[in-house]
Amino acid sequence: MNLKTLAQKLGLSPTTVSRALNGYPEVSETTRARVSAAAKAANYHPNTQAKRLATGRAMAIGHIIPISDRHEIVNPVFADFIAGAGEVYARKGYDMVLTIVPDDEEARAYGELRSKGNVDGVLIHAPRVNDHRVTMLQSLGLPYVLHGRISGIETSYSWVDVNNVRAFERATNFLLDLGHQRIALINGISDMDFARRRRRGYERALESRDIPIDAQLITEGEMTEAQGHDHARAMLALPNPPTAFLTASLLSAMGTRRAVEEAGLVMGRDVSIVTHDDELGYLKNGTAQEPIFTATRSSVREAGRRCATMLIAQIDSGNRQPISELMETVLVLGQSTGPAPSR
Amino acid sequence: MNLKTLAQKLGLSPTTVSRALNGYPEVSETTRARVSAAAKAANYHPNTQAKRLATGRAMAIGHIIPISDRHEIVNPVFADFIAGAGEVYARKGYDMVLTIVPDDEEARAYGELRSKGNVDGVLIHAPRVNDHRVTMLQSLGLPYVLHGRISGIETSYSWVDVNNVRAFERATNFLLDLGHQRIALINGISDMDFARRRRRGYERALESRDIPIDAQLITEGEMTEAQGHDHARAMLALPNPPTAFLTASLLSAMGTRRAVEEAGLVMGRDVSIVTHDDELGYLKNGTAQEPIFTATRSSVREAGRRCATMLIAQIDSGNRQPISELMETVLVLGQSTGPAPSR
DNA sequence: ATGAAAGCGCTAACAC
DNA sequence: GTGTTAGCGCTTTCAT
Repeated sequence: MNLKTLAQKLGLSPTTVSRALNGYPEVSETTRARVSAAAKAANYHPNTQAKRLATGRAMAIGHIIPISDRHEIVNPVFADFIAGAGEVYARKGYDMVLTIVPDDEEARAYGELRSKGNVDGVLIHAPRVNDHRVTMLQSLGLPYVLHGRISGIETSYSWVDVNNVRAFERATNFLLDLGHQRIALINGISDMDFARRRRRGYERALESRDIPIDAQLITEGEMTEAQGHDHARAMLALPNPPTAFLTASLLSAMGTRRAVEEAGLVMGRDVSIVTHDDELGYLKNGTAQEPIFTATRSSVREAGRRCATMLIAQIDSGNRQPISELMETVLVLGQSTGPAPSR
Repeated sequence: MNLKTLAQKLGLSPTTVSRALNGYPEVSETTRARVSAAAKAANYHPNTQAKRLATGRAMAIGHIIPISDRHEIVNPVFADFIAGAGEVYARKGYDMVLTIVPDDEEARAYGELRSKGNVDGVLIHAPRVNDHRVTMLQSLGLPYVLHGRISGIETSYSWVDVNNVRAFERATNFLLDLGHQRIALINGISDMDFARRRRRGYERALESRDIPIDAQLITEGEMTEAQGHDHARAMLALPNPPTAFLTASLLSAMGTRRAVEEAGLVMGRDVSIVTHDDELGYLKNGTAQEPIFTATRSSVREAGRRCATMLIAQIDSGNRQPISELMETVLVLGQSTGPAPSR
């Protein structure tokens, strides 16, 4: 079923039918009703490719996932982001196009997506310090929104980000309030912009209480269980070991807890762990034996929604002025539920 | 830059240029060389939408992700699958279109994807027992390949699956060989087809050694850390507790280990854990203190590749005969590396 | 070996 | 309010 045959069925011109279906005002309400009824009855859906060609709009948003360093696609956080963005796309009639490329071909991928007209814009993930992708996109004239920020860049650009500085500052303060003086930070890869910001929040909290920053208590790396374990073990072997850990991910926190237990220490008595992830009900804090967590994942999903909404708005309006939005993380510290939640 | 202007530049007709670029034999090699050089120089890429409209092929594969039950998109396994499929798409010039839909709208989503012509076929994930999606797709006439199988279905259909029965049979036998008699299975949701097959493998191994199946030692649920913990704790409190656990996922295994340790038992002395996931170097077995794991994740990626390849072959050939492929899991049991690997 | 012309299914000027 | 016409950028007969 296509527009032409539907129009013939109705004894109308394709134009009128198109106008009726697309909500143009100049069509009479009786006709519109008749048309939409017939369309529904015939299960008519306009051909996407024809529409795209005629309008010059792909009605699709690209997500380019570089694959050689596995830390992006594997990250469950990424899945939540995608889910949030996907919600918005579905509502707005956009397709989400995922492109998996080897790390070194990312630039070419953007260029092709652009010149082939596959997408109207792209969403960029996991920016690194001094990330070059934004300038590339700007010179291509391809609309984009960045999930995160880029510290070492001068021009303004469009982004949505969570307030990582504040989140980690608050988490650190929480541990400080519990009386901890030796707080370790098990961070993500330092080349990632968010890791840098998290560290800044951690340091800011310590500085505001005049606690010296000890480089031995700060590590970084892929946020895996093994990383959490190895780094925590090393730090626990120091002459003056930490009494609390702040980790950047769920898996790191699990590994950290394992190291704590292997060292014969008792979670919630000898050592506290706070991490930047939800789903973490079972990690107990240092004094109250209460679950402690910060809900990144629901925030990430919301970030996905906002990035998508912002990008579509830019595309629809033709506006190329950079816009941005800073979100506060949904942060739950020392929640006083009884037993650790099982979900 | 479009075909017409490129043709004008070359003093050729659009037809010839198109033929040259698309490898048609009737164009002279000199012309072809000239054309491709000019195309490269002008950074010409044919407009995707126009091509799609003209050829009637979307050059895109759809992945529909139902979202209300969170266990699909969140699953890191899913990300690996996507990565594998994405590799193939990139090579073949296909786009990957991800559609996130509320659970109850999945049927409608397929229908629309079909009638709007957005995709040439779809990949289906995580089939449940008596899954209705395959029959729906068959009646729609939309090419598909299923990742997994459907136990309660009579018609034949296209699928790629890992041999879950054998994987769990082998894992169970491994524990039996270590001398365990009370082996617990912490399984995924029983409605999932793969969970049912895994259970079958587990039971088959026990039966072949005349060990009675104890329903108290089999549980199922979302494969989270909390699930692993709660279920293992309950089983360890039994009058006759298990000495080994077979779990269906990394997170469940972590939770299980936590329950073991909370019960004051020693991993690798009192209790063994084997799980169906790689990245598990730190889980020690019952006797040899060696890392034990089965490498699902690399297999999943390979499954993504094979599903994509198979679907594209079906689409290209116009063949609607169901085809299928059973993969053996890359399974590593009792690997004798020294310390637990840190990746 | 190359070109002219039609057409894919839709939208959007421009009439009426 | 509705219809006519001309594209969008490509592929594909059909001529030559």
